[in-house]
Amino acid sequence: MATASDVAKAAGVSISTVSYALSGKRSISATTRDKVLKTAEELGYLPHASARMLAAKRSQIIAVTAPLHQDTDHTVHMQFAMEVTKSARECDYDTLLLVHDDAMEGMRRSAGTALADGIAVLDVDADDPRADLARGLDYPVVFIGIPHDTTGLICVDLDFEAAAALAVDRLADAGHASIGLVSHPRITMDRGSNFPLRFLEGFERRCRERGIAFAVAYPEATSARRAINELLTALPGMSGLILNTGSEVAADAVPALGARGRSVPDDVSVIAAGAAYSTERFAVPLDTIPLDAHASCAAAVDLLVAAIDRGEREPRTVLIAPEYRDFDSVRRAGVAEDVSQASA
Amino acid sequence: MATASDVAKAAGVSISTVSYALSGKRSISATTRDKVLKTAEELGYLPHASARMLAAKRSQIIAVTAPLHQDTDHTVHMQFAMEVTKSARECDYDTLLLVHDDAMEGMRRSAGTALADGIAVLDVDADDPRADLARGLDYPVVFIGIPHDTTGLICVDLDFEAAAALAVDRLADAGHASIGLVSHPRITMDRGSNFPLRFLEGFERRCRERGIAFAVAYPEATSARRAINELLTALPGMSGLILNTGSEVAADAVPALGARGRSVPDDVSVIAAGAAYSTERFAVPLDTIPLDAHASCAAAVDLLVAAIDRGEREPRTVLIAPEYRDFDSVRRAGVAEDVSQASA
DNA sequence: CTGTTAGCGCCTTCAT
DNA sequence: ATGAAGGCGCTAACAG
Repeated sequence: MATASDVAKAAGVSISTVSYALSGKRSISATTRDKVLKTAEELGYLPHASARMLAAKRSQIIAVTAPLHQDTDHTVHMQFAMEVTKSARECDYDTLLLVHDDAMEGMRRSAGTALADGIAVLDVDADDPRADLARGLDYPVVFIGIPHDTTGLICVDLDFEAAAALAVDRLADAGHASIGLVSHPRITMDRGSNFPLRFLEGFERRCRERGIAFAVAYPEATSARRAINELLTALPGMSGLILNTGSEVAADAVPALGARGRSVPDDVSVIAAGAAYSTERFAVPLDTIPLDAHASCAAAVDLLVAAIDRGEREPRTVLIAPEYRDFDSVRRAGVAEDVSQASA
Repeated sequence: MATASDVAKAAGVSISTVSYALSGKRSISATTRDKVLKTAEELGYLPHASARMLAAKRSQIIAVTAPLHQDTDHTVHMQFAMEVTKSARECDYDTLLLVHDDAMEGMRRSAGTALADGIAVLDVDADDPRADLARGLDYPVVFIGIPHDTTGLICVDLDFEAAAALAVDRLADAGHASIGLVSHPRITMDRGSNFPLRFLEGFERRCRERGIAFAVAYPEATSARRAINELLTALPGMSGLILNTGSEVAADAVPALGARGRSVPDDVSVIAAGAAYSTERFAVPLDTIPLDAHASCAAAVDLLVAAIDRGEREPRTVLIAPEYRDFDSVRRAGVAEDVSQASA
């Protein structure tokens, strides 16, 4: 490959002029800059990444640690990894994938060898060991997700508590006084995956605040049947349902309600909250409070790049405000009851 | 961070002795090696990645290009990306994720800047533009998947034709003379995604060779219902079914057959072939010819590393022989008929 | 077996 | 506005 000195020779300038002409880090006469740019183009010159890294003391690489648990939703996972990558590219960074087997080792290595300039941490557990590591690293790390102890960390995530409250409010405002929540599988909860916990807390708190009768069920991996049955047992009059689940369980909720003689939205109003998928093509589209991978990852990468490039490392937690997307799966409680009484 | 010269000073040796003691690239007396290793340990020395890359003319990085199509099965995708990463780590390589938006640009950049030492290409279409790029790059590239024109390329994949033939043989050997195939959604086929095509060809050829009546259906994204109905219309006597589909469609196949009054395996023998998922926890576990991400990726990484480290760049296509996993979802045709007659 | 030294290709300060 | 030159930290000949 052509080097900067090749370009310099061919263009009849010095090697530093080539460097500056391409980086624009100091003023260069239009004439010589054009000449340099043109010959660089002709020679197909591209700066050697390692040489640039070494001289600039920056690798322009962000490491991504994305553990794969048995219950990991790969769809969501992949979305986040790709969104981090996309956002990183927009800031002129590449992303390096760390294997989860030795996430800690990978993080230490990235930092210790300056392989990467910073790390994005995905799929954060409440009691995530990567949090302590990050605290001891003196190295830019951003968490996409919120561990229990955020001391000293930079974290970004959807505000799941607010999302839960928003969902409850929508249903309560529509007159629903008995609301069920389908949360995540037990295995996920037991692991201490944090966002389901935060959603759950937000849900319970807001229900209490508004005097709503509520119940919670934990589905199996891909079926909502048993969870729905449990909710209907606990709340026979349940007229509102919030799904904080993966897409498969969410898609199964309407049929599961149907199997118990409830139709959506006439008998039960349903909201999918913290959903990384679209419900538009469901048999019955559901009102959604999206988990926007792009928003979270773009914000996270911005923070990480700020920490790397501008040394902005003040710990902080950025909660992304939830949005509501209406697909008409929530009806007024009174109306719904009239309809069901009429048909009864 | 501590540098090699820090270690050299502290250990009272020369800098090259440090380098050699750590790389083992030339013999060193046990005494001095131990001394070097110990002080390196004490100082927490880790070689600076960029410096090492520059001097060694090798980045120890493999780029991975993994396009995300609308119909991409993220589960499979993620599996492959992670398996490449794991295998790469075992060869002391890291993996860089290329965004699919500008896959070509990313490949050119990886090669042109020596950011990566080679590229692994995932999710290969029959007419994949990355193939032509690779041919023109003079740079180690390995395809995990097989484009139509493999001239000049190194490719690795499950032998989907053989897998199809194996599935047909199993059913034919068990006396089934009428076999249906649920292939991939039309959108996937239209894109020219190659492995479904190869599977389809293998299926049709072997059916013809063995004089089997056959039919093919293309399912929707997540439901097998319509596809199953189409097959039963085309082949009213269908007693064998091959599923070359994603996990959701596969899981839906048994219920879909049930809805048409067929039970598995009594009325219909079923095989999931080219399956990247496990059927063990299906209501009815299915005989499986696995699509083993680990096997494909490990082989691919080995080839890529051989190309990088040892210059072994002869084009070739490695087809991984299919294996058969028996879960008792295939019964003898005669037996099955007796049972269904008895219950009729 | 070990030390000395010349780069790797680029960035950037110091001169001019 | 441009050029010259000194590293960045490591590897790998080249000398002993």
